[in-house]
Amino acid sequence: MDDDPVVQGILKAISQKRLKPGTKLGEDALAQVFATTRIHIRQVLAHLASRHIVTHFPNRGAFLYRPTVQEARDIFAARRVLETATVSTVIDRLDDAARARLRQHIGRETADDRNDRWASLALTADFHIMIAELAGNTVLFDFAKELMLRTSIAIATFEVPGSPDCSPDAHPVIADLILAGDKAGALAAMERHLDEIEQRLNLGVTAPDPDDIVAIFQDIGIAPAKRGAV
Amino acid sequence: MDDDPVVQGILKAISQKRLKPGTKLGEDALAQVFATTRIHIRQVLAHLASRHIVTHFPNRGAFLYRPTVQEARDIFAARRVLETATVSTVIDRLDDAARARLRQHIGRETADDRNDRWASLALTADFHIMIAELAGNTVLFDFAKELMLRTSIAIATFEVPGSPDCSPDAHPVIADLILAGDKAGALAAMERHLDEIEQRLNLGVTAPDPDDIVAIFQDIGIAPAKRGAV
DNA sequence: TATGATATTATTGTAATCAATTTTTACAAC
DNA sequence: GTTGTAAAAATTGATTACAATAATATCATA
Repeated sequence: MDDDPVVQGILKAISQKRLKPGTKLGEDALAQVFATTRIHIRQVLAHLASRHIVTHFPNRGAFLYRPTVQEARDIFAARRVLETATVSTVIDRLDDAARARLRQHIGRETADDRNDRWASLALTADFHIMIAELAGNTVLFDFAKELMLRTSIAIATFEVPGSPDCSPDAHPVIADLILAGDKAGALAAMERHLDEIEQRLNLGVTAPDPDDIVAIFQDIGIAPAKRGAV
Repeated sequence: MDDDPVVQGILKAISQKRLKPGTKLGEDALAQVFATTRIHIRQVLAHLASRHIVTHFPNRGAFLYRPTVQEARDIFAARRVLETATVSTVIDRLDDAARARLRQHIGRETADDRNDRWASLALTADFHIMIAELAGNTVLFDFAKELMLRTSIAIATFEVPGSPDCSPDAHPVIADLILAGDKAGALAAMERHLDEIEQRLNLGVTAPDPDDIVAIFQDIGIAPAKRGAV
């Protein structure tokens, strides 16, 4: 199911932040876009709902998940837990193949001209997924993939427009510390990196515009998610 | 979907180890057992497959997940990562309500007469889930629930018959250390506890009976999962 | 103009039916 | 007694049509 082209397409659109949280994913519309049947789409949406990528409202349809502020914080807290563990494990079991993959990825990141914003976004997410993969634990790997997706949605929900996702040298620094076997340094760098990403989001309890009832209720945990991108 | 009575029933049967790994979960059979329609069962099985509780083989049906030795180890490694993190968080944010819930649960565990093996099994799993809940992170809470389920399946797959799941005083000891605010002690106790559970399983590469071709291929990672409990 | 009720449209959910695949059973051959 | 083949039965998967619900549009009314 995870290798289904429709699932891949939707996940790709999410990680590239082309789909906005709250967007309705209509069955007929998706069936037409991907040239498939409504049943197929229905199965895909059920799968995405099981993975908290999509929220299903009875008789209303599926909407791209919209995290609350608290859930966004929880996602980052979970990432700190998991990714420090995977970084630590990667350093412990570093071999030539792992070193090569790390260097290769950093090479691609630095060579990225950042003109193609979509490709750049996918590339930065791949760094974290690769580290989880190198840790060699399939369970943590699955969790990491899910967390990266939910992070993309959280960023799309709470980012302040115009700011980049993270500083361009964060990944090379972490990779170098891993390659050097500096566990304490790598862990600290990873935590700083995640903190930085989280702090660029607008997760503060800034008093919303008194006229913006959507933002007001959203702060209480009530998401609209009616139709369209809201 | 998680609160669906059929899902609840299947998950309960798994955590009580009444369902053996590899068991076929036929659509018609389940529909009859739960007095519902095949469509409903089909949705439930798809959901369980998304959560790695069940494995779906095309045109063959759904079978209760059977982890390999490596995956079982990965599950326990993931639990060490997550549960040490949640224990640490629980100690940091311990309040009266949390203390009361901890004490209440330990009270129920010690009062348990262990005559009802099924209830006892559910109770021990609840301890770990409760700790994840007290940590107050919904993401980690969801992961913890999934890991507990997969642990139940792993135990059912690899336990040596007759041995208890864990020593009866492990949970009270951990709870006392948490209540005392002894973070280092609680973390160490939790790790010991998880190690103990894992080591009671037969995850070693003991040379299988040369005639038991099922065990032989299972060691290589090829699970039979044909039909029935194998 | 804004609000409320009603009818229409569109979308999701469910049931029934049919096709495809697999598993079982039966039987023949070595 | 085991192996191989073929037919039969059972189970899963897909298509279709229909029912239920929600969203939209229309119209009346204050």
